[in-house]
Amino acid sequence: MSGSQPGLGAAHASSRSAILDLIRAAGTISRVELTRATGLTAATISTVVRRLIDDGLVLEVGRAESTGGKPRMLLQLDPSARYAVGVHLDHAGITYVIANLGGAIVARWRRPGAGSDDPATVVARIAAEIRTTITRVGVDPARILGLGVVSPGPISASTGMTLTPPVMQRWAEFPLGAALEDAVGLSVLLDNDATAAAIGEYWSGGIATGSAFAALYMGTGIGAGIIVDGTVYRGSSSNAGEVGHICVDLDGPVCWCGNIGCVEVLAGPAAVVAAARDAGLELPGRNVAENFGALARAASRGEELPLQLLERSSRYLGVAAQTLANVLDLELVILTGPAFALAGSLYLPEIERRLGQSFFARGSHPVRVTISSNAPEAAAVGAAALVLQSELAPRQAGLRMPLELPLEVTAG
Amino acid sequence: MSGSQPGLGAAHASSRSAILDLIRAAGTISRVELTRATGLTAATISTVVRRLIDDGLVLEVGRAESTGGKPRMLLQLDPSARYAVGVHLDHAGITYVIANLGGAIVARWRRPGAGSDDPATVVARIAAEIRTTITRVGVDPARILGLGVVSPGPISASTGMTLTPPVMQRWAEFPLGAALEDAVGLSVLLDNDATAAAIGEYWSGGIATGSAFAALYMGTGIGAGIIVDGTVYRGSSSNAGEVGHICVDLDGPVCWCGNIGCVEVLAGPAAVVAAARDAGLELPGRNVAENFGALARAASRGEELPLQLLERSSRYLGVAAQTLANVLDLELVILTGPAFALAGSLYLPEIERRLGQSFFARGSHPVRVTISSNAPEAAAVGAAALVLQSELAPRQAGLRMPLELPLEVTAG
DNA sequence: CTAACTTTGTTCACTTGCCTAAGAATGCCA
DNA sequence: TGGCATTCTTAGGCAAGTGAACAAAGTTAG
Repeated sequence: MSGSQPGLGAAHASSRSAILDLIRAAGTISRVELTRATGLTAATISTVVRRLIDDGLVLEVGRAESTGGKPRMLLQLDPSARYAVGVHLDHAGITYVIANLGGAIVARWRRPGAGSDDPATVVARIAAEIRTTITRVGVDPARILGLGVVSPGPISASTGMTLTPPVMQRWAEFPLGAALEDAVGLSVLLDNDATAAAIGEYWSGGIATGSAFAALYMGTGIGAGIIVDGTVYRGSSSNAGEVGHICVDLDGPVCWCGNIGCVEVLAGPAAVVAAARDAGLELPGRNVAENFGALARAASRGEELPLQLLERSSRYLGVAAQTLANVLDLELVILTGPAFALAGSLYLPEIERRLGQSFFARGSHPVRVTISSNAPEAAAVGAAALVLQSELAPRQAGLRMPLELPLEVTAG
Repeated sequence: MSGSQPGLGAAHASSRSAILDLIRAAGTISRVELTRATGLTAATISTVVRRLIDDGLVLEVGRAESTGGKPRMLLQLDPSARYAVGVHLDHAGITYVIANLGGAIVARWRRPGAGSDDPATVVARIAAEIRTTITRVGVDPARILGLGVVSPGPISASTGMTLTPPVMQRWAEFPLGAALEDAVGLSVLLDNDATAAAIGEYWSGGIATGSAFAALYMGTGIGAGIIVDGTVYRGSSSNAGEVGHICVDLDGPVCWCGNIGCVEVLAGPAAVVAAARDAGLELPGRNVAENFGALARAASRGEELPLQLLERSSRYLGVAAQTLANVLDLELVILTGPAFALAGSLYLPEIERRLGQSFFARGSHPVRVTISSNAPEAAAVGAAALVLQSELAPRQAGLRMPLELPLEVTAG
């Protein structure tokens, strides 16, 4: 809420974005269906779609079967019309992705993390990586919309981002966005991993435009990206969805955040690994992720102790997911991120069970739970989707609308 | 998500609503400030404000001090331009309110609750109450915008409302809205008490348009009304903010909702009263509310056991508030509803403490906590505000916008 | 006191997004 | 082959918002 806001008036081109988004969500769709979905007239749809086709974003692909008259022309996004680069920055590793308009991954690679290197050095490395791969893959640079960069933890709008306290402290005040824009020559968007993962799912998962869902992301920390009606829910300081630090046990251990009984300190990967160590298990991995993976494999094989530990963790995550669903009235929760990539199938049943018991699951609608199809690089894919979305839905952040209408009862 | 949606295109008159809402939030404001806040041009503001003045909704009240040129004309809502009736329907009692555009209460009264009476009888009683009071107070019926009706628990869009399972079961399938519209002759809006209380605070509390806040409502149950950017957050089935049934103790008692360790069963008024009884305390009241009030007074006097019980309850509610703030990234939590009206000051310190420790309280922004100034009839006032708001911001529910832009980094 | 300047607010012609209405295109079926 | 249904396009009009010029009402400098 800083300074003068773009506000209303900038709300134009919104139907173009809405239509593009519907085409994305549907995969292939006809003009008639677009009129029904948007509420716009056939005439408007016609002209807007014409412009989209002229701009090369949309293709006419064949015709549907006739329903008694002229058959509908089917529309689709042209996947190779635009591209975006996504980068997931973590101290464990940097994941790169180049994605096209269809949400498909054109290139994907991984390099060692930032570690203790100087931020400027890392930025130069990232820029070189991206440039060489773009030429190698043969993507027309003019069609690349931008670069999305994603990292764990809360972000600060001013400086760029504040990473989680324990690690990468020196990045806190580094102007990452501006530096990368200079180095790579692309416009840069910054966001946190959970939000990006949610957009990634929204983008490539064919999720309907009107739904409310969350991506529960477990990686270094535990967070949630929340998308409502096709819009990211950000809250008052862009830090919504901080699931890792909700309290699920008033008598629990102290978390590094200062509170007691946080989900993260009770059930996060680091906590699970630490508990295994305390119980006397030998863990050979060099970091938490590796050890967590080893525990997940051991649990899958049926080993007693790992199984117990992961079951305990999944109970807490079930509570967190249920809390999220209760507060936000979600209809879908997607498990994603590196930790769920390793152990998602162990967590799924318990989380599913709890959400099935949820207050409204019986009354109004069920809460579905799924595991992301690309959980390991969900954040990087989401970073790219972030950029794609910002092109398809170029909407000012400050645009605000007045209060929504409550349930209206129309008199007989 | 049913059928064809109103969709885009119906987005007109939105700037009129936005401007009206800004005038409401500011109390008094000039045209120049409106241009800055909305992003619209001075020309647009001029014409829209002219229409608002012609319609009698806005008044020009004096001029501001000159800043070197022509002094600004100050604008204000005309409080007596419009009125709305609010009704809070609970089995304990029915609270009525007539409020004006300024959010001020013109009339307020209370009658015995629905009890076990026939719904049709109750509707007739309500209609008679409202009609006689309108004439008694002398409000011009033509200036009454409508009737807001509010009750605890989740609502079903189809039939009207579903009240909480334990009581008033026979109301579940009664078409309350339609019946009231016929009987009273006003258009009727239905919603739940927590949401209404939140709008009430938003309306009369002078809360800024851009903020994210929640009204934590403790009455029969525990719920939260969530308002983001001046819009009610409703979720996918209008049941968002169900705080009462989030789990805060995995080893806790079973709740009537089927889950374990819900806030409501651990810390709700009924739970506090039951615990007091179990501990051997004599409680003379006829219902939970009276006994809870007695306990609150005893605790204020410093009696040991009541104090302990309420402190225990406030710890759980602190967790709930913190969870809400973490998930939604709130900047303000308002305690309201009958229970907080009785014991708010006993709850405030602990809730404040917890939110002060919250993850982002230190990093980005504090989370403020206040007690509603009119907690006892917050729901009824909110019911009226609901109607006022629906006039000031006549926005279609189905209007949906594509994804919001993430943090953009502008190069050099 | 007058002239120049600043800031506020209004008027008017123009653009743009969307709508209504009419018509063109393209298939099915008698 | 000629209706008929359905899809899509084109043409004219309305309304919201903009930009630019202008009018109004104050302050400040001479």
